[in-house]
Amino acid sequence: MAQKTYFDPGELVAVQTTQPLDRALDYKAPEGGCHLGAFVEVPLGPRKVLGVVWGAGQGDYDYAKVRPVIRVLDAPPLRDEMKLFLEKSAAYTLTPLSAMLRLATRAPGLGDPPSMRKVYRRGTGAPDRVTKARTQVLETLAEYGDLSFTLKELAEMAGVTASVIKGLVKQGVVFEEDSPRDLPFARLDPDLPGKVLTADQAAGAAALGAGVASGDYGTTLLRGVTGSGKTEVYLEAVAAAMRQGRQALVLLPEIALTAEFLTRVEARFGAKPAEWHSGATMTERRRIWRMVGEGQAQLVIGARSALFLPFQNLGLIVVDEEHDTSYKQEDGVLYHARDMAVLRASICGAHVVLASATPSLESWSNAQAGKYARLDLVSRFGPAVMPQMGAIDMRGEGLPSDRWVSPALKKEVDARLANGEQAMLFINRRGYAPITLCRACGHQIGCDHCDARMVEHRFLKRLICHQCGESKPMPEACPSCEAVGKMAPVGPGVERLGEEAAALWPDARIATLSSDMYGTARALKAEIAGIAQGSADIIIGTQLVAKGHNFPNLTLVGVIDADLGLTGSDLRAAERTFQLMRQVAGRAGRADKPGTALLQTYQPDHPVIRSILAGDEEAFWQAEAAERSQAGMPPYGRLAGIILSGPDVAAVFDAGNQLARNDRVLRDAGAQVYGPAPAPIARVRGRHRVRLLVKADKNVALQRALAQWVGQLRLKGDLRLAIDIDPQSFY
DNA sequence: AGCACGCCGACT
DNA sequence: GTCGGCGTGCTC
Repeated sequence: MAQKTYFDPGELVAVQTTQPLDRALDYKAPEGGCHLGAFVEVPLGPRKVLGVVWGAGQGDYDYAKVRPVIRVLDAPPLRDEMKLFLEKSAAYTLTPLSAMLRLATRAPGLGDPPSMRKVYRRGTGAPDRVTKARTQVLETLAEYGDLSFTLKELAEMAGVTASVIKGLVKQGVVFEEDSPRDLPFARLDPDLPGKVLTADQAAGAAALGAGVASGDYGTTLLRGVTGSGKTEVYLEAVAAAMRQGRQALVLLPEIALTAEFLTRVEARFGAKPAEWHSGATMTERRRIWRMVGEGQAQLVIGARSALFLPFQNLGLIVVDEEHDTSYKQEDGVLYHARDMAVLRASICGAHVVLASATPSLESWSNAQAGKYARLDLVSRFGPAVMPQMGAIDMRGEGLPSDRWVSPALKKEVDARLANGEQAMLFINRRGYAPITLCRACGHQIGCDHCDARMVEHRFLKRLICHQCGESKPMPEACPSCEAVGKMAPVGPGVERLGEEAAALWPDARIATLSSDMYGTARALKAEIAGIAQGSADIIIGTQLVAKGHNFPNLTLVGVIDADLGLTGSDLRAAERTFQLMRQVAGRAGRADKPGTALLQTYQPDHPVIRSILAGDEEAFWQAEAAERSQAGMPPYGRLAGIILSGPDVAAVFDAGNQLARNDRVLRDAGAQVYGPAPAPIARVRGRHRVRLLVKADKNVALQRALAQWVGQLRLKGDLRLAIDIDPQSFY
């Protein structure tokens, strides 16, 4: 049966509101009827709320109590494919549909009629009396032909006051009209001559263009390092979509809506695209939402939430830097923008381009499996930009447990300083658990019950497994080599490293770059610019230096703790370590001087370290894929996190234990529960957080089992439960 | 989300 | 005796 798309006045319709109700409510269609997908205002208790006509009414509610829809809002209706997208993404992420719909209606003034303003243009006839001011107005209008202006614009251009124009309006010499305030975006021209592409790039652009032109869903993994021109290549896919009259969306990581990128887009297409991000003004948001919905915005550059804009004819989604962790929303609705982009595209027959220099293992394996096409761009500059890589075997350096810079690394830094060059000490720290390891043999303490490494909890003086919650006391002697007093939690702080560097190089100028040390982005930028100019000899940096800054005089990067991420308790640790090491290593020797990157490691034979040293990405992916596949971990198995939170620790743990005990549904479905254990962030704003992990084979209907399982738990008091499908951070 | 209804502590 | 604490439940 075909779905009903129009409802006569008084007919029952099911309205999905943005209120946190877990189902649609029945209303009577308003006077004038309403269409499926119409944005409506409905009464809910004493309030008026926003909703969408989701389908025919269920008719299971006392008819006498059903209230009518107040009005249909003046906005393009929610398209069927958007409805499907919201339903599917809600089902996938186990998020209530209302919350999903709220993401899709995050525009101010949705209920308002399109806002109007008065504009003025030449009317008919001549004024009764000709004055100098009046002549100026008429001459100005004549100069611009048929164009309209606001009162303020016209008065300013003609050099007269507003009252002169109003006087002319009274006589009909100037016409006053209402015109929509939300103006369409400037037309983008896909046929402007772009940059000249290399043969490699042109071939890539042609392949992507053909994918877009096919009008069918498809995903392409576009690999290319900085300088390989991957932006130029995917902008050609954008052009292909435009030529077909379809809309395009380019997603960038959270902070990356850079002026530089927009300049490149403008250079290619001759005008500015729509920019959707958290910092946009209310007016701008409303304009974009409306224009996208009317199909007037050809290209939107946006952060992950732009996925929920009401595109009418979406032909292409580009996810740039697809491996970036900020694509995973970590609070509120937990979704991964990359995965949702693929979902949305598959529903509306659009093409997806996942662009990255260091793709996620998920995307790499999807390409391996043939689900995604793969395009590799060769660097324009060849492999010469990669610095020389080397390892320092920390097992032989005999460092005391409170020191981090090995004698071998010190010697290398000394040599750079003597040459008047810069050196960087890099700590890969944020987001990783401190690992307890033996300083003599490199052994890490693992959990007896699962594969995860254990984490030290200072106040308990015990080691805790963040996967299953198991704990044991910190051993005196290494369980592997039996050396006594060598066990140490690895996790140097930036500050501690700074002190050590100051002691080692008392005469050097040392600058520390850490995101939490600078109040504003501007202060940080100024510091970075200063360092590039040579204001420091030694740079101590965390993750933020890995991205895109160029220090021309930097010739050595020493990675203090290359192991921290490896085989840690975090699932994606190796992957991130690899990506990060590649990026950091890329900092050294970007100018004419050759660079060197040295990794301090206790595991020089680890496959990840070896593939970094060899610069062999395929080898890394193969090794990592084999390891994950063997452990049944994503992307070869499935994971879900359950986070319980509440003000009372005991109550939160009780609920967690109760869930863990009643795991029948999960076991029957073929999934296992681990935990409860303290969540990665064990306390947020006075709320204690406890995490359970659910692991399953890839073919398990995980969402259904989870919903059933969690549904058994009655949440009492201030307890809250959140489900994180495909959690990114594991520890 | 709001808002009402409802059942136990410190007050005019 | 009651004013009000916020726990529980409903909104078509």
